Amino acid sequence: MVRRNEIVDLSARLFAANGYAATGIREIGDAAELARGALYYYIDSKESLLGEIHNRVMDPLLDQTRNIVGLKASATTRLRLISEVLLTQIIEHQDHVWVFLHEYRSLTGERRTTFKRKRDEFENLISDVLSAGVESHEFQIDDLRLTMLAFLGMHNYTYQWIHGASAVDPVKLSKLYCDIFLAGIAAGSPGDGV
Amino acid sequence: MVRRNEIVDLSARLFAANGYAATGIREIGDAAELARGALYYYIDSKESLLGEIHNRVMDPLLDQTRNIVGLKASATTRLRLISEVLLTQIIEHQDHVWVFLHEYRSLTGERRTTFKRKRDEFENLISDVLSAGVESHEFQIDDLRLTMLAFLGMHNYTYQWIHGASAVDPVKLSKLYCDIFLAGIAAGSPGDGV
DNA sequence: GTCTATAGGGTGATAGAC
DNA sequence: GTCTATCACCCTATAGAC
Repeated sequence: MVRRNEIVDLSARLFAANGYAATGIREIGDAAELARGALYYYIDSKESLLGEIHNRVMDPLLDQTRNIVGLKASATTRLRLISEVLLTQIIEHQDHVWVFLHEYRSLTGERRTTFKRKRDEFENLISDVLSAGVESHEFQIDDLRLTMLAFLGMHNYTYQWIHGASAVDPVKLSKLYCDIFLAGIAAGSPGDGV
Repeated sequence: MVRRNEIVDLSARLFAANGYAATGIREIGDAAELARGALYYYIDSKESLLGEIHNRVMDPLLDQTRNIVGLKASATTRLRLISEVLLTQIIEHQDHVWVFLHEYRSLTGERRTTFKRKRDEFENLISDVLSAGVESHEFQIDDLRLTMLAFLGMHNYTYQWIHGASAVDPVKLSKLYCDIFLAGIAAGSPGDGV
């Protein structure tokens, strides 16, 4: 079972480096120092590896985010915490995150619907915090969904340029993103049409 | 030559829908109603199609952006114009943009270096406008590169969710993004450490 | 310009020996 | 648990007939 996890991690590295479709089961076997027959003792299929990589990032991210949203704190504070948690995952698990943000369309059937459900829940949690901030007059937001996507885009796109970049501190980057975003949606800011 | 362009466009659609590596030359032939032999009368290789898709988006984008940066206008205005031009490309040429933002790592050799050079130039043009805004005291920016990437990420990530979404107006979306971003980097905003 | 046939080499997955 | 051999199929690209 430990061996299986090693194989999932090394697959994430290969998929992130060369793409899911372009990576052969033979390369995974080579990296694991296992012939193909032996490899299939540990895995069910190539796609099952893809599914496990997704879960390995998405499940802890959802857990942490649910906890943060449930906190008795201002919307501003909770949004900053979500930002830190998300960026920490993106930066510290670059390979897994690359795969889950880049290759999710290669999932099929039940694995695909499960993953879509989790992503939707994550987006809804962010929208909930933005909504709460409007209620409490912390934020002024015209279009909730597009604003949520602007927040998510600024964060998620990080996976594209962080690869191979020299060390970036997730807390510092989170502060930079949130300082921009929170000033941009602050009640009384120039964007509110007053 | 017209036929060739049709094949490039239909390839963009297939690559965006199913991924570059997962799309076979046979599927492209089927979509063009051409046997594989005849298809190769029009194209040099599968990768040449990928290269042409990239150029079809990147070249006009760079042209327009160079022109905007050269305008005698405030940094704020020029940044809003770049945002509109970029989002118009992303929304009106969804398939081509998907391919160029998602599959550029499948380019090899000279095609790859050429494309990287163009992307770098585009990023530098944005950084130039941000710099100009700092000079003119329109903007307050700590880390120029990370701030440029925050801007780019918010915009580029749009390609991920725009696919299949109902019609979105690029001008409206640009205003939403820029209202947030410009308030976030405005001189005298909460993020500047005053 | 378009076709069929084929080269030369991959693919994911399984069977069965050890 | 690990191996080799193999199945059935797919791939990009080219040759040469029409």
